Parts: sequence; structure tokens; C-alpha cells
Amino acid sequence: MDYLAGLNPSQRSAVEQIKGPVMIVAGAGSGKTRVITYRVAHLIRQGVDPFNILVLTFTNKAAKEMRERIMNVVGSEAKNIWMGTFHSVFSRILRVEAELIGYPKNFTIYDTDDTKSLIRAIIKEMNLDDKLYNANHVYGRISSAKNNLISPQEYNKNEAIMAEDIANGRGQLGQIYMTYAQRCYRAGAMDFDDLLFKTNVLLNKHPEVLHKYQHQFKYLMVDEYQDTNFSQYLIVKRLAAVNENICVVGDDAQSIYAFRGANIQNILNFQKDYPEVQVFKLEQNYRSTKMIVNAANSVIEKNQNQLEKNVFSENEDGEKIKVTRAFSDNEEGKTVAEAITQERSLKGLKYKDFAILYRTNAQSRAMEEALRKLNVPYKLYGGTSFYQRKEIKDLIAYFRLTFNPNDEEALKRVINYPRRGIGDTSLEKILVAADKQQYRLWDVVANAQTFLDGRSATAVGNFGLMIQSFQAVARTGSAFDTAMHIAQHSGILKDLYEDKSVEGLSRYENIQELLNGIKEFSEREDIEEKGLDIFMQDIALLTNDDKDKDPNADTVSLMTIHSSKGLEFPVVFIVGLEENLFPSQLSLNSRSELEEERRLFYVAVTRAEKKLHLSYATSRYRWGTLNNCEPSRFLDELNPACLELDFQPRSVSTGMDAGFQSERIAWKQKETDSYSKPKPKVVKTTSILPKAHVPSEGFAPSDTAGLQVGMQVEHERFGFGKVVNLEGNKPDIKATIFFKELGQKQLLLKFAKLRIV
DNA sequence: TTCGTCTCGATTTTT
DNA sequence: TCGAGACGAA
Repeated sequence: MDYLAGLNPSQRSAVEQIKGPVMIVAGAGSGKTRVITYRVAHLIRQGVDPFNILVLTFTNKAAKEMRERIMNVVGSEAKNIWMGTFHSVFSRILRVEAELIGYPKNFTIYDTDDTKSLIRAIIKEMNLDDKLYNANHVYGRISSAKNNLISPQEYNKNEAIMAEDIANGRGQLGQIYMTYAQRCYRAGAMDFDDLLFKTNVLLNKHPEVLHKYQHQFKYLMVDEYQDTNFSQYLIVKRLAAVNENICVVGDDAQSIYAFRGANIQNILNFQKDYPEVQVFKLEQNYRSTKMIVNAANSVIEKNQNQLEKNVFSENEDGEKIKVTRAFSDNEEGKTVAEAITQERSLKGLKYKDFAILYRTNAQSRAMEEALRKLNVPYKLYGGTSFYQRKEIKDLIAYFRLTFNPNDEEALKRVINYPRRGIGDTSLEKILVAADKQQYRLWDVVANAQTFLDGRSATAVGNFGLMIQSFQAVARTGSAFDTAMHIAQHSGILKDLYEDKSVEGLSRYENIQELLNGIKEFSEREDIEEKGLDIFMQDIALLTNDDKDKDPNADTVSLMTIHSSKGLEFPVVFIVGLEENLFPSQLSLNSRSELEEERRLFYVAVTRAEKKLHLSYATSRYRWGTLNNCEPSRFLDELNPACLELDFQPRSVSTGMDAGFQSERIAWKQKETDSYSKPKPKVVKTTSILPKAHVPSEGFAPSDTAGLQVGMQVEHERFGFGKVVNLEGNKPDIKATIFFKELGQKQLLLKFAKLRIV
């Protein structure tokens, strides 16, 4: 039981409570992973068969790490635990049970690109306006329907949803969803959301299957529970219904994926779902200094509706948080880079002790340039992953087609790559033929002569024969031999080899790397089935999972705050603390979105162990134009006692207690000044707008959903006014407002920042 | 069918 | 600014 010795009392009781529903509320840096891994180890030590334990995580990386750590305690038994991401665990189950719900066992998993491409195709086929039916928007809509377990049929029957779509001028959305689902079904494909949606269908329609897994998974644990969506919630709830040995771990303060359907209510309501739940709170932060923890607390307390907890640190007080103001994004980069070199030599730190976190990927450019100038080695996280590269996706599309020739997206991708004279027209004919007669795609391809004529029939026929030959090879060959055969005979390898450009070379190398990976897989001794089809099964579920990131490399880490979740660094820089950037402009419409931004800021702050730097620029290039920026409201929200400014904030009033609020006002003042005495400056659309009105203190735009004619409003710049008319449909509602100072103006509600008075 | 030019749109993204 | 997708000409 020595592993229990290193735990504090609340950690220890959370580990030891193995029966019944348990909720562990784990504050940032409170040793959460430790508790989960020890709890699983403890279950096994108490005689629970690893095979009866299911642990669900959100990332492959988390699953992998935990498994390794559990192995350190209990040894190789840990191999038999069911542990993985929601998607990987349930796709594994679906591969076994797929036929019960009408899918082939070797169904394809459509990734986001496949999904969007199919949606785009459907929108086109239906002759809809692709501006109005923007593929991203439609995808979001379908995805959230699935996450809330609304089937296409239910979607179309649901009056509220239909009314909303019609009000938005998108009455055909339900039809698109319907068609999309049919096309996926016909292609033998599931998208990411389907892996959970169809699992729910399976468990719902087949009580015997539900029963089987309920009895197999006697103990359930869910990590990052605050990030679960309804679909995931229900799967967990169903599986746990018999034994109720369910333990969820999470931190509502770190819920940052609501925009993707995560429902923070799942964790907030857990106690309602299981009234007899045992709640354990891990409140001691072992990661950060008191200063950082206090600062973080001072921010997060501005959110309403939280699980009550008191995160504290017994570490050293630590240094104050340094706030830097720069004139531009480039200057911000420069100060950060200089601070890193300085602090590194001053404190004897390594480059890998530093991280630069930002809200949006676009911000990395200025940072990268500055680091390069000072020869600071850095590593950029995020971005396109290996498996998202075009050449990799192309080759994989051939693999997909070999095992599931009805895979429409794979077919579209490679039927004419490399070039073989099958253009859009022929492809369209194939799709139309399949659609009209409800044939499977492959039936059309394999019988090309029936549907096409002349040259294109031959070309498509040959393509079909080629895929068949791949299937024959796959039946007997090893994963590697099959993959190599396909790479060669599809013409991909040749096509890339002939491209001698730098990019072409690296594409060729990437293919080599994929093939090497498959070779390694072929030679693995710990698994029995080693066909290419097995290798393919999880490939869509792999992401950046750091096949190339060497954790020992001494480099500064650059990443978005989202991808920093779960990580920690001695010194952290959070850059771009400006209104409309962080918090993001798009989050200002609703309280809940703003609260999510605040949680994001909380996550960022709590990544730091020893020292935190914050910075903002007063101007920044965005989409090619120079914009003026104001300091983020989050700077105001931090406890001023934790801050150390490297400049004198201009104060309009006393000069004392000058927070960023006054800095912001001062900034506005400055804009007004510069307005009165024009100087050669980069003219920006917003800066030439009237600035006469100084918004009332604490001005924050209201949710304008309920705005009605006759209401009094305040506009950030135009001042007070009265709504005289509203026209158009959401989200393009146009309001006519009569402003006291400026007269009548028309504003689009989605842009205008209005406060309802 | 293919290739070059144009236009639009643009957060975050564990899967 | 940058990239993907659409569109039009050869």
C-alpha cells in the first residue's frame, strides 16, 4: 500500500472510495492524474479484474500517460484495462457490434475534412446558396444535433428547431442533415460524432448488448468530465446504471470546450443524478506559487455558477506577475523573446522551461519571428498534424477504399489522383447514378460500362480493377507489403518522386515515414492481428499525438491556450491580452461565452509554476490591417496586488490605483486626442469613426436576442438611443436606432455592441 | 480536363 | 495576410 503514502488526505480518500458514485473536483495543479492512476491501481490491488475497468479520457495522450503510470504501480496487468478516449473505446465496441445497426465491421471513420466535403457536396447537389448554407455552419448544426442525440428524423419533426432554421433562412438544414446521414450510411462511414451517437443507438436498441457491457464494465472512471457532451454523458450513465461504480473527475473552472458541445452542466448536475454521491475536492495546488494561485482565483471568482472550492497553494509566495505593454504585435514578440533570454541566463533555466501561450494560432507568427532573431529554439504545437497532410490523406484514402470500397469521400479524393482522366463530369455521373438507383458506389464503379461511355468508362473500369487488385493483395499480404504495394501501384509514390521541389521532397519523405510506421506495426509482437485493415482502424482517431515531439528537446513551447491544458511550465507568457482578441470578439455576445473565455484565461494562468508574464499590444496586424487594441478586461479582473507593471498606466483621474480600467479609458482618451490633431498614422476603419461618446462605466454589450422596438440602448461609440425598427432574420437582424447625438443609424445586431439600458 | 486567377472568409479544436 | 475553393478560359 506504499503508493497511498504519498497522497494527502483528500486525495487518499478519493482513491480509497471505490464503490458507488464518486465525484472528484480537482482544482488546477492538484494532482488529478495522480489520483486517477492510483485509484485504478488501487482497484486492481483490491482484486478487481482490470478487464472490468473502463477509463475514459479525452485525449490519446492522457490515456497513454495514465496507462504507463498505472503500470508503474501494478505492473503489466494494467494492459488489460479498457482505457482510451471516448471515441477510440466506442469505435472498438462498434467494430464488434456494427452489424447489429446495419454498418459493416470495417466502417470508415470520416474525419472533419471528409465530413465537410460531403456536406459541401450535398449543398451543391441541392442547389442551395453556399453562403447561406456555409459548410462550417451546417456542420456545426449537424454536429450539435448529434451531440444532443437528435436524429435526422427527430430534427425534421422538431418544431422549435425547424422554426429556428426557417427564421434564419435555412429551412433546408433538416433535409441536408437527412441526406448527409443517408450518404454516410451508404458509404459505410461514421463521423466523429457518430461514434458516440451510434453507440447510443446500439445501447438503446439492443438491451442485450447494453447488458453485456454493463456487466463487463463494473468500474467506470471518466476524466475531464466537465468536457463531456450529452451523448457521452448518456453512454456513461447507461453503462453505469447497474453497478453505479462510477467516478468522474474534473474541474468546472477548466471547462473550455463548450463551443464544441461540451456541457458544463454534466459536472454541475452530477450530484443530482446520483444523490448518494461522495464528493471529494482536491484543493491544494502543488504546481504554482501562491501569487499565481491567488491571481487565478481572483479571475475565476468573477464567474457565476461554479462548484464551490477553494484552491490554495502552500508553495513559496513567488514573484509578482509581470505585465508588459507593447506598441505592436512585433514589439510584443521582441519583449517576450528578450525576457526569455534574460531570464534564462539570470535564473539558470533551460529553454524548455518557457512557454508562450496565445488565444489564436495567428499570433504565433510575431512570436516566431522574434525568437528566430534572437536564435531562441522553439517548438510550435498544434497546426496540421501528420495525418492531416494531403499526401498522407491521399495514400490513406487508397487504403480506405481497399477495405471499404463504398467510402465516398475516399473515392472522390483519389479517383483522379494521380491523374487518370476521370474528371468532375464522370465523377458526377457516378454519384448521380448511385443516388438515383440507390446503388452502392462500388457497384457503379465496378460496372462502369453500364453507367458511363467510351473513354471515361474505360478509365473508371481500370480504376475499379486496380482497387480490386489491392483487395487481393490485402487478403494475404502483411500490413506493410499491402501498403507498399498500394503506394507503388496507385502511382502516388511515382507522382511524388517526380516532384523535385522542396515541398515535393518533404511530401515524399512523409509518405516514407507513414510506410515506416506501418512497417513497425507489421513487426509488433504484442498484437495478433496485424493486417493493414487493423492498422487503419484507429488512424482517423489519431491526431497530433506527438509522433515527432521529443520531450527532452530544449526548446521554448508555443501553443494555443486550448492545447496547453494539462501541461505546466516554470515560466509562462500569456500574450495578446487585448479586448476582442482575448476575450475573443465572438464571445462577447453572451455571458456564457464570456465565462468560457474567462475559464480559458484561468487555464492559461494556472499553467505557470513559478513566474507568469502577461502582455498586450496597443496595435496589432489582423488580417493584413493594422488595428488599435485596448487592454483586456481580464487584466482588470486580476487582483492588482499580484501585478507588477513595467510601465506607468495613464490615469485619467487621480493617478493612484490606476488599473487597466483607467488605462482603457485613457486609451480611449488618447484616441480622441489623436483624432483632434491628425497625425500621419495608419488609418483604420474603426479609428475614424466618431469617438465622442465615452461609454458608461463597466459598459458591456447585452445579449440583444430579446431586443425590441422602443427599447433604450447604449452604443459604445454612438451613445444613447432608441430602437425604432428591427428587420431581417437572425443572425442578420438590422436595427434602426435613433441616437441622441448622431441621429438615425442602421446597425447589424450581430456586430453592434449594444447595452440595453 | 486542366490550369491559372479570383474571391471570400477568417477562434479555440482533446476526437 | 493567407489559403482553400469556385470559376472561367484554353
